Amino acid sequence: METNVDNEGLINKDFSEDLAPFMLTKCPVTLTNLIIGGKWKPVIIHNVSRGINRFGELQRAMPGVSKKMLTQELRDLEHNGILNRKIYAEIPPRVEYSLTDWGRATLPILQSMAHFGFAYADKLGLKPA
Amino acid sequence: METNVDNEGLINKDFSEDLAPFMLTKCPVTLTNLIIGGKWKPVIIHNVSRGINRFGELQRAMPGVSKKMLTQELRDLEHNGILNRKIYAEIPPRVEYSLTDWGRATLPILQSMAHFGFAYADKLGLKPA
DNA sequence: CAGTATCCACAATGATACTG
DNA sequence: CAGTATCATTGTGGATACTG
Repeated sequence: METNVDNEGLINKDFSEDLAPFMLTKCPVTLTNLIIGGKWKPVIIHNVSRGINRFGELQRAMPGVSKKMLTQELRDLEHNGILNRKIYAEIPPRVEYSLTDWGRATLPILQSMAHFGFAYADKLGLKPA
Repeated sequence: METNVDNEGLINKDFSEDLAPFMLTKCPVTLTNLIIGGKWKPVIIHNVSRGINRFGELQRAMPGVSKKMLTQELRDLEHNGILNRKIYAEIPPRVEYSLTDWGRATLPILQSMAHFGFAYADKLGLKPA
């Protein structure tokens, strides 16, 4: 609320609270978890990387997510420099999300997660998509 | 729960509830997230892979974690076939955790997370461990 | 040492209604 | 279309005390 130092327009969030777990441990894995962890963030990134980049599309592509959660997670990713948000001044309004360079830098993580998930689903006798 | 033999890789939990988000989406990334996601699981795996494999050691290596959370996360990982738990019938009691084959299969994910975390910490002007 | 058990504060999330 | 705002509910996690 009070102190908002916008240095470069890229990351303008106050991290002193958000990044507390990382500050405590200095563990890079913990930091990554804070940025792209959680229930929906990896799936959002995965979908945006596949070209599913509009709010409604994402919501349909992610069964179970609520508008509120989707909005919130999209904002987090945007504020942390993972996603771009482009607003087209049209009617009806159109918004498109895309990966930033840092967003693309997370894709190897997503890929190894997908690789493991496929194998693990198979182990469980389940069929992934 | 008596002195049960190590049943490596055996999954004896009822997943119908736990895996609901995956059942809904069939997304392998979501599945991986359910197995090794969350605040502490990646760090536990990372530490165990480095030889930090006893309860007390892990607790000291993970500032901020409570006994309750550590126990809970260790149990999840064990039940999902990521960790082995070996109990030595000694006094004082000794328990050692180790990675299963499936646990080792998650290490590429952890590595790419660490790689990203290092770079991202640098971007933030912070020093990782 | 390596946990369990219980209680509870508060954060996280869902449902619903409304808006530019 | 792409969100906000608000309230209700659920869940996560911390503190504390106890145990084989």
